[in-house]
Amino acid sequence: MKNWLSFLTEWYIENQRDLPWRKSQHPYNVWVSEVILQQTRVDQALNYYHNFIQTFPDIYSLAAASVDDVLRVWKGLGYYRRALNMHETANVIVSQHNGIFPKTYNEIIKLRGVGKYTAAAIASISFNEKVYVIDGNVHRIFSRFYAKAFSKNDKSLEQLVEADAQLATKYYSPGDVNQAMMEFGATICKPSEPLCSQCVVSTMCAAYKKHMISLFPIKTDKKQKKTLYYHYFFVHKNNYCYLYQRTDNNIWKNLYEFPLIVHLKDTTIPLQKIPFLASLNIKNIYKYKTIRHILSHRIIVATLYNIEVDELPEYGNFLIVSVQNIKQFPISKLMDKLIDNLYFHLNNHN
DNA sequence: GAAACGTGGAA
DNA sequence: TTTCCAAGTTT
Repeated sequence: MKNWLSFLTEWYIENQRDLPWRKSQHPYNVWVSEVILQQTRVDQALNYYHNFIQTFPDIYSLAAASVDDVLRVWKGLGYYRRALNMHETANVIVSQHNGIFPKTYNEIIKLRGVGKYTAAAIASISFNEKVYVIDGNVHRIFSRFYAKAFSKNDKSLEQLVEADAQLATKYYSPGDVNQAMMEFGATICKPSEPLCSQCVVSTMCAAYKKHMISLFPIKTDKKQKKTLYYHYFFVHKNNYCYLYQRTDNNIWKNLYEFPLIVHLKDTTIPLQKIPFLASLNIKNIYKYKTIRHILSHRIIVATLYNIEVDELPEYGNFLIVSVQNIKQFPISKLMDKLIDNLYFHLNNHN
C-alpha cells in the first residue's frame, strides 16, 4: 500500500528542480554538495558547488590542495569549518582509504564534518542504502503531517520517518525518498505561507485538516545577540600593509585580516597601549569607517583605522602585502566590506 | 545540551 | 530597519 511519502516521491520524480549536483551520484560530488548545503540556501550554493567541483574535481585534487586554496574557493560562503573539515577528510580518504570514498552509513559518519544528516544523504543517494535524513524540512513536514510539535532530536520523529520512509522505499529508491521530503519542504511545504493548494498529500495532512498549518513549525524564542567591537588597523606605507592569518580555534579560522583589537564595550581604545602600534613611527592616524556585521550569534561593530607609517618593519607573524593583493587572500565578508570601503576611499583621495 | 559557527535573501 | 532564517556539525 502506497503511503504519503510514496506520493511525495512520485511528485518529486515529476517536479524536481534541475540542480547541478543531481547530475552525478558519485559520492564525492554528493558529499561536496551536501556539505555546501548545510545551513545554506540552494541559490547561494549553486555557484560555490560549480567552482568547487571545477577547482577540485576529485578527492585527490582536494587532498593535494593547500588550506589557503580550499578557503579561497569557500570565501564568502560562511561556516568555514566545513571547508577545513572537507580538506582534512579528503586527506584521510586518500591516505587511509586508498582514495575510495567509504560506502556505508556507519563508515561515512566517521568522517570529519559528516553528521547523521550528511551520512544518510550520501549513503542513500550514492549507495542506495536505506537510511533516512532528518533535516529542517523533514522536521517541518512531519510536524505538519502529524500535527505534532517534535522537539529537537525527538526519538518519536526518528521512528516515524524510519517507518514511513521504509514503506516508500518498497516502490522508490531511498535517495529519491530522502530528496523528495526535502524538495517538498523547500518548495511546497515552506516554513511560511506553504502552498497547500499544490500539495499532493494535503487531504492526508493532519495540520491541514485541522487548520493548524500556521502553527507549525513551533516558534522558539531566540537568544539575544552579543555585540562585539572590532578595531581593525590598516597600517600602511607606500601601498603595502600588514595582514595576518587567524589561527585561533574560533571564528574565521585560517582566514586573513588586518591586525585587530577586540573590545566587549564601545569604548575609545588606548592606541598607545597596543604593542605593535607602540613600536611604530606613526605619521597620520584616523578612522576610515565603522560598519555593522551581523553573524548568526553576534553583532560585530567594526571600525577601520588608517595608520600611515614611516617604516613598516617585520613584526611577529604579520605579513607585509601589497594593498591591491588583499582580495587574493581568503578573507571574511567583513574584511571584504572593509576593503571595499578602503579602496573607495583611496580612489577618491588620489 | 547549549553555544559556537557565516552569509544573504525574503518578509 | 529588524527578524528569521537554510539540505547541520562539533564541542
